Amino acid sequence: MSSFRELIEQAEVNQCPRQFTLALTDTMNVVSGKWKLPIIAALFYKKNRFKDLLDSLEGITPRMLSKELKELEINGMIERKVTNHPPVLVAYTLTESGQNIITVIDAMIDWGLLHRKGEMKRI
Amino acid sequence: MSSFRELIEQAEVNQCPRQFTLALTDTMNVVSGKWKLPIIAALFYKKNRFKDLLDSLEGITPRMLSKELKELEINGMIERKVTNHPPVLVAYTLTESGQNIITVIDAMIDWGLLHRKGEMKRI
DNA sequence: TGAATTACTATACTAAAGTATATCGGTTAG
DNA sequence: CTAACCGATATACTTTAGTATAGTAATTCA
Repeated sequence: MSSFRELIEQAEVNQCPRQFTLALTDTMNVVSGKWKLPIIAALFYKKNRFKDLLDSLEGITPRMLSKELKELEINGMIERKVTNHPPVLVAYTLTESGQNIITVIDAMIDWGLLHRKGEMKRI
Repeated sequence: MSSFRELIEQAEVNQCPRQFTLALTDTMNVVSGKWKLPIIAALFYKKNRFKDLLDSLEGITPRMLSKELKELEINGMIERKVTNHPPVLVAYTLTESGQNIITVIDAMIDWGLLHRKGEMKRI
């Protein structure tokens, strides 16, 4: 892949194409904010119920969790499933897209680790 | 690589290790906000002077640009070089770490493009 | 000499993001 | 019956992020 990297190596191109900018903005929207990544991570670790998430995510308020889950659902990152046969339970799960975001998270972790090593040397 | 993905596949692990969380936070800090990525992209496209950046980044104020450049410098993403032989000019350039962030940007673009395709089908 | 350019900084403001605290409606266990 | 639990919502607030507008100091160009 490495789409943007390839692009900037072509000397004649001097601006990021619109489709790339849009894709980047989409990604930023689903990861930015204080709670998005923690929530996604918790879902990866199989915390699927509202209460489980509320307990796992130290410091989050129900209002915030509710708001973030709604946003993630609208953005196609998670699915909300209600089991009607009693007891009525709500389960949140990552969609395929939601699971794929791990490629981004991994790239971030890798860069972060590398960057820390680089900074160590300098300081 | 794929560090986090590998991790969550091991059933006994049920929390993201501290070093990964820290690395992720570092990365989030250097890319989040309205102007960080646009500034980094502009630097990739060889806009190196304060004025060039101010003109390329539509809508940014000098105050904001100055603030963001300072933060990026503190975080080891860019270097500020002053050429003293007249005319006195200031040039901002991406450090090695700053250039490596393209791996993250690319992962984000790739995911964004894929996600858009997925959403198309559904809607 | 005086206007323009570069690289900013200062003060004051608005808007967006996040928090605190309380409450609700349905279900279920004792 | 009622106390507790689940999955939230309502209102009010604080904090952080970003904007508007003006101005500064140093140089350079005509």
